[in-house]
Amino acid sequence: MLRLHDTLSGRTVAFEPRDEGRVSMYVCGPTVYDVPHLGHARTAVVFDVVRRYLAWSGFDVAFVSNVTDIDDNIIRRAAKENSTEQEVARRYEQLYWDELDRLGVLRPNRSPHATEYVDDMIRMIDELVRAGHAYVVEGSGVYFAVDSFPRYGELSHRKVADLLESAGGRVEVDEEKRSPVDFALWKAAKPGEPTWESPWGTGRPGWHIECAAMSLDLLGERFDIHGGGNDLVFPHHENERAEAEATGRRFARYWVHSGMLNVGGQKMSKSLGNFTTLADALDSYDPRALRLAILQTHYRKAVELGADELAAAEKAGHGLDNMLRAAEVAGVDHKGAEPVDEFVDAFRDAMDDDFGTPEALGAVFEASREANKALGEGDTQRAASLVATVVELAGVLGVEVRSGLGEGDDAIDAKVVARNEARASRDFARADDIRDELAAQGIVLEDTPHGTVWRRT
RNA sequence: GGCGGCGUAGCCGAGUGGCUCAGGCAAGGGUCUGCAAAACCCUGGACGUGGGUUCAAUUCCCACCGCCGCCUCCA
Repeated sequence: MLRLHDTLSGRTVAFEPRDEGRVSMYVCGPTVYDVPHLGHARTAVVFDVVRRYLAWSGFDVAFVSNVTDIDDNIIRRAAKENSTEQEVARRYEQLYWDELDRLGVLRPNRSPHATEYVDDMIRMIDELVRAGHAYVVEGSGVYFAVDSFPRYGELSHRKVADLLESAGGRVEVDEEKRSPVDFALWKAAKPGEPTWESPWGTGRPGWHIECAAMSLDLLGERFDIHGGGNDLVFPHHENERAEAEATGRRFARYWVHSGMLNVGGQKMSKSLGNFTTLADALDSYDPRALRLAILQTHYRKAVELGADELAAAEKAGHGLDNMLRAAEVAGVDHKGAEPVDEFVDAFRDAMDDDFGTPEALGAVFEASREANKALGEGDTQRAASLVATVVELAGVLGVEVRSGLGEGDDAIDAKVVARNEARASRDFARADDIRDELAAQGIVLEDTPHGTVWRRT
């Protein structure tokens, strides 16, 4: 039985899907105005694993993740690059998907764009205005009236009074808004900005309304899980929820938020400018290392992902590869072998407890060690089951274990034969020369009980 | 100021009122190997500080110190 931490209730609760056997989840995606960084990777990997685990657990998962393709940052960027908003958004969105692909993050079933949903948003805003939850300020836009929605603040556990108190100094006081905590549903057109027609004049939608419109359209009321980085809890998700529920619709049932990625103890973010781009990280490390490094920390906690952590995770991942290679070399066929319950159960228990990936990974590594042991003892049957366990469970976490066993290269094979002839005649100097020569080409030899094999570093 | 979180061995990082216990990386010692590679075995060292509750606290309570997040665009 899966339990997960729900931001709204502030508790870890039993998960019961809206529709038996099916899970609907919506995860807030990026605003595409700059290159993706490591922080995006964390959120993407976390929810990718949630999705994979739910699917592995037998649920039919509908996974929707949006792309915000119109907002202030994109407009600013387009102006700076002397380009168009569409062009900026298109370019950075492509980069985003490309790099998530490299990370092994499964593509969403649907990835709606804000600009495709303007009509829906307008309808929703119109409903809010009619219901008295929103008001029009001529020449400025349409605003959500926070005081019309008493449950405002429930999700982020804030009191409107407290917000008002801090709002004075922090939120730009807009004379046109009735209250500093009110927020824009529709922004009136400014010169040079992309605009859409609306009952309130030309303009563009505010940010939060897009997710409310898209999630409800694609997943329906009371969809199961709404996710995102925990920096979105307030105001984004609070506002989304207010908008959706003020129309009388029932919104998300469980709210799941992932922690931030820190660098030097501080949150990695665009605005702080302290980010490592995803591309750089992926060029420097095995993408699986990023995944492992991310999953070795519980998803709700801040994680520090520096060079040391990534290097350590990379080695850990290669350890799994080494195990699989040893199994293949020994002729162990894990395909079709039954995973070992002991480890599968431990894995499931860990994951069922609010996606405890660090502990789940522990089970994977232990199974890997046991597999190596079984291989060493020549117990191929047990080895096959253990290898199957590792491959299966790592797979649930999105980590593909690869043996890396080199084959089908005549030139290398010839050298291996030559080296083994030298070894047989105890000409170790020559044997080592050959090995060094291959090493210089990035080929590592391993002399196993089943013969000499090679792999690329 | 309001709300929330964190502080665990060299590093990252789980977890628990008492049981040999995470796990990964690193270090030292061993086994295997001609030497390596890979693997396995063993070892060291932990729970921010001060109180309290308890037969027993790293785990519960209080205080303190330190760090971080949200309160503004942000994954």
